[in-house]
Amino acid sequence: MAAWVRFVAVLELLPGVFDGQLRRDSGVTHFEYFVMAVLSETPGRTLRMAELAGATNATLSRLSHVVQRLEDRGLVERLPCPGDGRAINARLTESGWAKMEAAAPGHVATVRRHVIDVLTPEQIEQLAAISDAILASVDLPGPMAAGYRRYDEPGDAKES
Amino acid sequence: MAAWVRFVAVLELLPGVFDGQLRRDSGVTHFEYFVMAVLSETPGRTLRMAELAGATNATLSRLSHVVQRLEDRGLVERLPCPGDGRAINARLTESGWAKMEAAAPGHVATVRRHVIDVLTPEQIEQLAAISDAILASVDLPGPMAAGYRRYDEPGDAKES
DNA sequence: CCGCGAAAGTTGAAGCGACAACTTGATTCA
DNA sequence: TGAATCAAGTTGTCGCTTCAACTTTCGCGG
Repeated sequence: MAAWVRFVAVLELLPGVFDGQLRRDSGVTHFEYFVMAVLSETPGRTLRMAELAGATNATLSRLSHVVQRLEDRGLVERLPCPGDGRAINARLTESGWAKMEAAAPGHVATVRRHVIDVLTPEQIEQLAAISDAILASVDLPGPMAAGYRRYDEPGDAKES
Repeated sequence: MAAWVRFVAVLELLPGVFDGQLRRDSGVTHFEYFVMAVLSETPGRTLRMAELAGATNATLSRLSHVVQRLEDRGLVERLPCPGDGRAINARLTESGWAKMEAAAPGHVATVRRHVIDVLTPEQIEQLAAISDAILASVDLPGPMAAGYRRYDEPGDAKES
């Protein structure tokens, strides 16, 4: 119970820390940063919207809005996907790549300062295991779904 | 690094899970629930806005809006604080108490299902320690030391 | 006792996310 | 083949959060 209260505080405060730092220093949301980060790590810096949504744990609606804003700022571009007329490829532009290179150091430093550096190596491994366990119960379609899939959950009835 | 990606996914997904469950089942946001929960655990079910903000890790502005909405729905009430003309006491109403009693079981069940029950007792302790470490680095620039004060408060801290 | 700065809240505008409705392109199957 | 169905995205609206003023009150020094 005490653990829960503190964990809730973390859930409440950490996103604001990252969001604030990125917005002040680079004019980007944490989620925008994450979207561009995923694109930048992809061969061709291009991904279909649906896959990008899966990789960033977002709904298509949310991603659509975000990509719209990023496109207005010239950080990504939308290309029709050859072979499937309804799919759209999102691609990180050169400008977007430059934005990432400018924003990454500050963000990484913030992550280190508030998470990595305050934990021991054992705690980091523990955090990974804990996150895995939680994700398994929450994350029905997940990030890195390949090789990560569980066949079924016991008694997990997610009501509508 | 792999730990970080998974932890980010947790930070991204868990709030939505709790928020969705509470909104569907009880018509309350997770933060509204948390605000009322803190009030319900306070002697007199009453707290000054600033202290409530500290206990819920929120800004005064955010809390003001939320309490406004809760007051419109009759779940809390605002009382001028005797002794300090600028302070406001937020108090959980009977209706708000009833709402909490109705909402709590479902929320607790959700928390258990997605967090408590998927972790071992050791992991829960680890999570508490990890949360503590992260909070310590996040609270430094902020007035949020109250997260710990919530449970060792002897009676009413109205005058200092 | 007066003025000044800080504390406690409030307010309004702007931005982001959730949700539902909608459009359009692919699939399936009778 | 053609109609029903599903998948991929988009759009619009609404509610919540943030940010920057703003108001009022308290405390303090002159």
